[in-house]
Amino acid sequence: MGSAVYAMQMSTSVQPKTHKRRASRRSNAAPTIADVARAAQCSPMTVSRVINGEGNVREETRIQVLDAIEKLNYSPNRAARSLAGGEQLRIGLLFDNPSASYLSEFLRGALEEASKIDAHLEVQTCETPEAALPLMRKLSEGGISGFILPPPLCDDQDVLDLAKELGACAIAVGPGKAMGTQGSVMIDDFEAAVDMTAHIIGLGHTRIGFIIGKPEQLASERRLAGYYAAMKQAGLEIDEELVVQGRFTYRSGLAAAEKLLSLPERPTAIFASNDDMAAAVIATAHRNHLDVPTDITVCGFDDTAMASTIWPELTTVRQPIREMTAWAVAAIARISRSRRTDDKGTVEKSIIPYTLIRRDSDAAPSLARSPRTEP
Amino acid sequence: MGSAVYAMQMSTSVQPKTHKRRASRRSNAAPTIADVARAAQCSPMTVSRVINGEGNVREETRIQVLDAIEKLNYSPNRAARSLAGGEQLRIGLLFDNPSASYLSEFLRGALEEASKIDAHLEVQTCETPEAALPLMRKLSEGGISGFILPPPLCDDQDVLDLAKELGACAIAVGPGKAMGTQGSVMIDDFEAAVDMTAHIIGLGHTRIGFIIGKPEQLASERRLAGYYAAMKQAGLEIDEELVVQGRFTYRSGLAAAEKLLSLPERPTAIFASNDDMAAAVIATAHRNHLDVPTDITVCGFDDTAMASTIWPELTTVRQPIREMTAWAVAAIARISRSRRTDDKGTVEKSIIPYTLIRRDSDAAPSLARSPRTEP
DNA sequence: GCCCCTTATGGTAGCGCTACCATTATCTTA
DNA sequence: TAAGATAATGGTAGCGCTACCATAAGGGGC
Repeated sequence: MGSAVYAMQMSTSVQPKTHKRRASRRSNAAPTIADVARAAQCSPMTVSRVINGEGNVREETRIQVLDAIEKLNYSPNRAARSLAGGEQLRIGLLFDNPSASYLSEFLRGALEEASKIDAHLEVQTCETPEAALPLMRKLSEGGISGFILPPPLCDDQDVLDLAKELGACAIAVGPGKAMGTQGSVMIDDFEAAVDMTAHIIGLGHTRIGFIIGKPEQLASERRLAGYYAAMKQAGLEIDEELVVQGRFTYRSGLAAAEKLLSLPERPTAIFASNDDMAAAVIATAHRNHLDVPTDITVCGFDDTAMASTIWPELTTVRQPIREMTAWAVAAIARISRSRRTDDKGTVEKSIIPYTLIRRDSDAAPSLARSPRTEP
Repeated sequence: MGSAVYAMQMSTSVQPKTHKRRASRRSNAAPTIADVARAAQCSPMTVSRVINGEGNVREETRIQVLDAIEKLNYSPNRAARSLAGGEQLRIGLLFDNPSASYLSEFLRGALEEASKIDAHLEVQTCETPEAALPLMRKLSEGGISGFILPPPLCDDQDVLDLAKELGACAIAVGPGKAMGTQGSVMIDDFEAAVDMTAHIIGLGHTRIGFIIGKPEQLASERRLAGYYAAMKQAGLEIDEELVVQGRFTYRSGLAAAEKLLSLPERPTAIFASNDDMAAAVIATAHRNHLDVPTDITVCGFDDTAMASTIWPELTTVRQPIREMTAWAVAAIARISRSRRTDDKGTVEKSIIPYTLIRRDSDAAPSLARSPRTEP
């Protein structure tokens, strides 16, 4: 550009009346993007591009930058990033009175991921889905990029509608009845229930009791359907007496177990839709002088801490809640980033694999105790 | 490069030498400190002073500023704050395999407070205190202002020494044996145990069993001491058979309960040092055909989710874990702020009040000692 | 050859706040 | 009363990064 301009600038840069030069305010000498740029012999801008995975960078340059980053052990300053980026990623975590073991996993997953991508987590408990609405409004005042909704909130249409109205995206953790989330992470509850039921059948059981979860939650239906499907596939007749309603709580499991165990021809195995209810089944069995698993097999679902706390430890289906929440946080980040550029309503979905965890609460039916039944 | 090009540009835009004026990058029109300053008719600097509670601001001015903040519904931009402040508050949360119910409360407390003061939480699990050391080193690479240490980490001198070496402060959540933390939050475990024991005595029990917690943790000692003190104060003889060792786990509670319940003259009440062990006592009692609380009173400690999950619900001591962790986060913030200015090694301590929660697992001893058998 | 278009890169101006100094009014104290 | 100390406030330059534009360097298509 014009040399004249430069000359002028130079003359003013003698600082006739401005403040005296100050020392840099940087206290800890953490490398900045400029240091990397110098090392990689390019501009800070190019470094920024590499870091953010943008296109339009020559492969050669990219590698140089990555090398420099490695060498300097550089990590970008989160504060500067979100300040310059103009947008702060705030994520609302809402939950409706879940079990402690669920919650701790849920929070850990969110926390780990949020820490990585520098998102702010706003945690809110609400007793009912209706109570969630004002909380969401309040959170939204400060600007919220998205909400993470575990069941039963993701089964509630009003909650989702409000999220949309507030311009936030909603990610369901677990299956949801309500339509219109911008994404969801879940395991295949149906297949998992099929597998577990098949496992129990494989042990030789034929009278298998089932305790259904909370009726409002879609996961309950799916798990039940899995049980039915596996029974049918094994050619076993389904005795409706053996299928009882629960509500995912320990208390409800107690009642359901009482019902199943007092049946004239009681089941030799019980598959509960979650671990809390399975624990309740074991407690009830013990109170009725039944040994687990000798007299009765008990299996759970979720693999919460409960499953490995109680004795005997539960055979259950592991649902990787931590990974699921982490994924949800990442999804919100992706979505709100993409929103800034293109406005297409992408929907992110992920089915995370589950695992069948075999522990000590299952066994083949004992010949002596078990009422013999038709093959 | 050419002046030609520039000349052209000059003709198209009024700006002679600089780039053309850009639109502000601010997307959401959240009020900034400058807006507040304008409204309060002072400089942004003064507003900053008011916000940060610094001195040297006239009361009159302060009020004007606060009014303006209120009117504009201003809230400071966290990113800008930590960028300009030069220091990022990073807090390491370490825990050693705690129960899920403890953890969820622990995390919630930390999360809520951290969100308020814009601290970054780094969560790490470690199986043993020794395993914590490398994790701490690693966390420290990115710069850590402080660590929050629940038991048993706060009982480990090596952990504390390392924290000091890394230039981070350490806050114990719960009593710790190791010396040298920069602060601690806890309840008065001794007094709480005294109260609970006195409560049980007040119901009419005289043979009261006690299950000790993990021996390495100071809380265990304190609770035991409380039990002894209350027994002594009531003039009750302490039968050493009635005091058995546990390790805070459900499993250890099972063994301890078995021991206590198979005593020739078994206790009419058992006070376990935490809820998990108390739950194990109840399970064992049930397996031995004893009703709770009719045949035996069982009390716990901590009031974790377990306490109100099981049946009957536990009478226990509520330890407000959430508040405690929140306090710890705030303490780290205070300390590292004060460190920047004066370097005095302030130690922050807080004793948070506990509550005795009476639920359904306690009752007066039944008059006939053992014979009551159920059908 | 010219023009345009794409791709790779650089320069600069903020993002909103606070540290640091400068400045002015308000007292003290020699 | 002048000189200094103190209190209250203002101005400015970053903090480290990214958005936005500008520029330069390579292709085709006419």
